[in-house]
Amino acid sequence: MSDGKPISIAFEQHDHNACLGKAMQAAQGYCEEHKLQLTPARRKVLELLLQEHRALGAYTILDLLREAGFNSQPPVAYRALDFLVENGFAHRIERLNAFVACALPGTEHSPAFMICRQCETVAETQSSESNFNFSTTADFSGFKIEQTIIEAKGVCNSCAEIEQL
Amino acid sequence: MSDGKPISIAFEQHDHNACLGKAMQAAQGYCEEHKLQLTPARRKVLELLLQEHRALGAYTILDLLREAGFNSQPPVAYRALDFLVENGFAHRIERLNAFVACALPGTEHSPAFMICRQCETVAETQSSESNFNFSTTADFSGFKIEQTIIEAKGVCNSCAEIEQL
DNA sequence: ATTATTATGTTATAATATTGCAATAGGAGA
DNA sequence: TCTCCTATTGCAATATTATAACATAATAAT
Repeated sequence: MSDGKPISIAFEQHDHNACLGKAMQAAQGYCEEHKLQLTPARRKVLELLLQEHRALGAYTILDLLREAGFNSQPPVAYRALDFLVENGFAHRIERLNAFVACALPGTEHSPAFMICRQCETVAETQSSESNFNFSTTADFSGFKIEQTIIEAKGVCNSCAEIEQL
Repeated sequence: MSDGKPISIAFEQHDHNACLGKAMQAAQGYCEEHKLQLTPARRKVLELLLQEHRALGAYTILDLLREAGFNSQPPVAYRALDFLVENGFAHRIERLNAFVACALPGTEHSPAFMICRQCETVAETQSSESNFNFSTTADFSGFKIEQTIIEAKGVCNSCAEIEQL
């Protein structure tokens, strides 16, 4: 379960340009270190995701790629997204069929997401499996957990305030 | 967080006919009590889901409906599934885009699922939100959780054994 | 009986995702 | 450098999942 503050600052004000630049640098470095090819399409998709603290659908990304002069067939987006997800730069948000940049790239972690149903902002937090009873094999001796998806739908403060009116 | 044994007996041997019959009876009763119409299509879809401890996709259900002599256009399946999910007789498994019968119908609960990646059996367990840190507002003062999806992918014992070979 | 509500029939189409194969680029070893 | 091998991209087609829109029918409420 979550053990602390959300990792993501999605619901807070922050210097987003710095936020993006730092993340791209980190991705760059990680790829060099791990001999991964951060090709133009992959880099662009990561940038697009980092520009938002929201999940973007594959076809939204595809449109943005097209605007940026990339080839615009679906596999372009899906392949880039697969790469980003496999290598921990992004997560798939199942309940939205959409993708969000990872808030903790390069780290083994078990993420949990908070999704505002109003503004669709997605914040990532940690659900450290270690102290998460759900994974204690005692509970379900018949099953071995490999990966857990935790997605919470709700409203963020700003949207909640607006709804009060 | 899970607080006990899995509700579902999906990974265990059991008298499945009894299991199904009881559930249908309960659904029947619940609908009468709550003035819900358990129409033929809805009833049939619930039966189909109860016959499996696996999640079924909408189009699989549609095929089965057709075999059973029902109208086979997509809305038939989706409408029935919507009804069953809204009224707590079934759950949607996001990571599979599929549906599974609820193991605790008629009860307010916050389910968690264990999905075998091999045999696709789905077992439901409880993640009682009350003692689930994830929902303590202290952790993320910027968000109010309304509904949480927890889906664990893994392998069940029988499949794990087969993999050992 | 009349009306309102809820459910179904039907057609079409939207949104999401994958397959398969050909072409090309990047990296590793001779 | 050249060649081979693998990873990536281009491209066309198509599969899968889901919804919209509107007409008709069944049921419930008055």
